[in-house]
Amino acid sequence: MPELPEVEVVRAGVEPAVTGAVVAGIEIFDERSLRRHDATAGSFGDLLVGRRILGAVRRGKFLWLPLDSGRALVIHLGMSGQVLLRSPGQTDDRHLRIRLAVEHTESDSPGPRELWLNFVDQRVFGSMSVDSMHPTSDGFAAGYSGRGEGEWTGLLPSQVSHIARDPLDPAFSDDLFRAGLRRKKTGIKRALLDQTLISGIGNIYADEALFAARLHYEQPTASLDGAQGDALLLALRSILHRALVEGGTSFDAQYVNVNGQSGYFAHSLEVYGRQGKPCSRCGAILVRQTFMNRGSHFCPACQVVDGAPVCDSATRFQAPS
DNA sequence: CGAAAGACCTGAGTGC
DNA sequence: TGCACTCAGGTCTTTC
Repeated sequence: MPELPEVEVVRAGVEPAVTGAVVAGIEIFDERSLRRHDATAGSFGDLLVGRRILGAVRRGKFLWLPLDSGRALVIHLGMSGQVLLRSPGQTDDRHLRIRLAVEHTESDSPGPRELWLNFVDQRVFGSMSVDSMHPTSDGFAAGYSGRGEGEWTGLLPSQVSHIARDPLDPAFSDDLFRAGLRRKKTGIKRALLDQTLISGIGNIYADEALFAARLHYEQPTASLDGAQGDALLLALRSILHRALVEGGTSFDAQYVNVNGQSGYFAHSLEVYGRQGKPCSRCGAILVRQTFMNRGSHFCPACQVVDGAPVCDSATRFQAPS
């Protein structure tokens, strides 16, 4: 599932291929992928065709391509979205929902003059849209944009405005995050998945970071002390960074980079998908519980609340598979 | 108002 | 072989 590292791999792949190019045409194969497009200002195609792409920016799991019109093409991969760079005329990918034909008109462009940017999405949880841009409230860059520069770096698409900064963002405020945790009345994992508090983290990296920080997913956020908060942030940054270096986590063909290649971080997972196997730290058998309509994976011996294991009843655990 | 639950999706896997 | 059912989870919407 694309979380921050996977989306960043896509951003880094798209940026050099499309920066400076003009959108020459679009094809929409499935209108559901435009669910997040607000057509008040114009149709998706009308707002896109003829516009020049200025860069590629990411905040959390949201990706956007700023346009010379002052708007941006916003891309969210959802559960199964992919952005694939193809040569014009190439056979359609399965689950192709939207295609952009882009053309480099600059004389000094190093890559191919024309290419297709295919938005492929099996489960249709992802989307593309053209959105208006607004200055960030803190005045810092809106997200990570590689070496991009221009006024657009300080502008945020309106549908991303409620998304918090991610922990790899230099403008991420540790203090703001800790204050947010103290204010909340919920468990730590639910808070990590709340993109308005901290962005970029999904089910896999939430489980991995909580394991690294030795925290149980149901520990109340308000009860975390300073050391636990620090350990959690350290774990989050370390895991996200390592996953990024390894090209993200792939279990199947549902996540690939812009060239269709898989990442390698799945080999480095300590708890996610490892229920029934021994904990690498203490040897206890790892457990999977259903939580928030998804799986929570953890070590019942070393991920505890306030020094005491939460595994009060063995019947709460699913049998190892 | 915040927290939690439900809706949206499709293909792989399972049981009969 | 085929059919019904379950599971995977990010985000938006609805409900409490």
